[in-house]
Amino acid sequence: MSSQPPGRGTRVRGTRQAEALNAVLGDLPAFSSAQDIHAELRRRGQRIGLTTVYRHLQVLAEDGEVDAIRDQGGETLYRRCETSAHHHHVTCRACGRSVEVEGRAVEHWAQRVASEAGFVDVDHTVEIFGLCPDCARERR
Amino acid sequence: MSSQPPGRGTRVRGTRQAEALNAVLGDLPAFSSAQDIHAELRRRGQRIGLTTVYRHLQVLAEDGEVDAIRDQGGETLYRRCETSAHHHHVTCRACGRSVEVEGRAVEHWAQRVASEAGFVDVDHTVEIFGLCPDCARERR
DNA sequence: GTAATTGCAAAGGATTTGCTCTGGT
DNA sequence: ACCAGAGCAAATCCTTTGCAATTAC
Repeated sequence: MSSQPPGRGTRVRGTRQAEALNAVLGDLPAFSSAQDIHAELRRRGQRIGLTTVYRHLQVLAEDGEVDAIRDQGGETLYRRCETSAHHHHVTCRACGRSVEVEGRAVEHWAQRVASEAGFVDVDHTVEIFGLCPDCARERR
Repeated sequence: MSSQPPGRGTRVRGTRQAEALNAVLGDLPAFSSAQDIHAELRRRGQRIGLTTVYRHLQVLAEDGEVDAIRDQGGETLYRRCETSAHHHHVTCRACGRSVEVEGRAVEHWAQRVASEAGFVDVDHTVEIFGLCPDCARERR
């Protein structure tokens, strides 16, 4: 038997690739696409396949260890977040940097309007985009 | 001179296809993909290419005449809405049917938290998903 | 007649899958 | 040795584009 019950957490065998991806995610302040992340890994001299990056990100997102959003072009962007609690983001449209915001208010609003319409099993997505202070400055 | 000033609206030359698409959009109560809409058009005996459907939907969405959202699979779904004013949707995850809801509250919230983070030129997306009464019943 | 519109076929681009190889334990 | 994980190449899927034929006005 193993030292860790296979319950729900121990899905990853500590491989070089997983660790490297983990490190990059820790460093990237902005929402980034799988391809960007892969490029960054290579830039750092890591040998890792794009497929592997996709597969890890998928699992991490499922487990809630990274957040995933879609940009307007349909690309999925990933980012490791500070809090594991439910939250939303204000993301810079130009550089991808994002700020986490808590939104009790929206959660309640969403739940309420959905219920009023007779919907159950309610879920929601809220994304806020804008120009961050730095990018706004550049544009002037 | 034409009966309509060409300002910004007169982009479409009344073609059979445009009219047919328009009719279908008027009938479809649910958010539907371009492909679904195309299928529906064919079902109605219309000869129309998928490309044309995509192109029209694109323009209509730009002009705000239809709303476009993305489902979890990355497909874009379209729907003609009752109100032209800014609003959000509670959409059934199972059948696509949706209810329009007004969300002064969220608009303000989004604007506020973004401003507090120093972001400008703020925009947001809010989508609520759930099971509509009918689909919820079926599942039991 | 002339320019906008159509639509097929092909291109694009992100993501996933098949299947074999590799490396950890 | 065994099995999860890696990764290349090929396959998918939605959507867009190139371009010649068609059609509205």
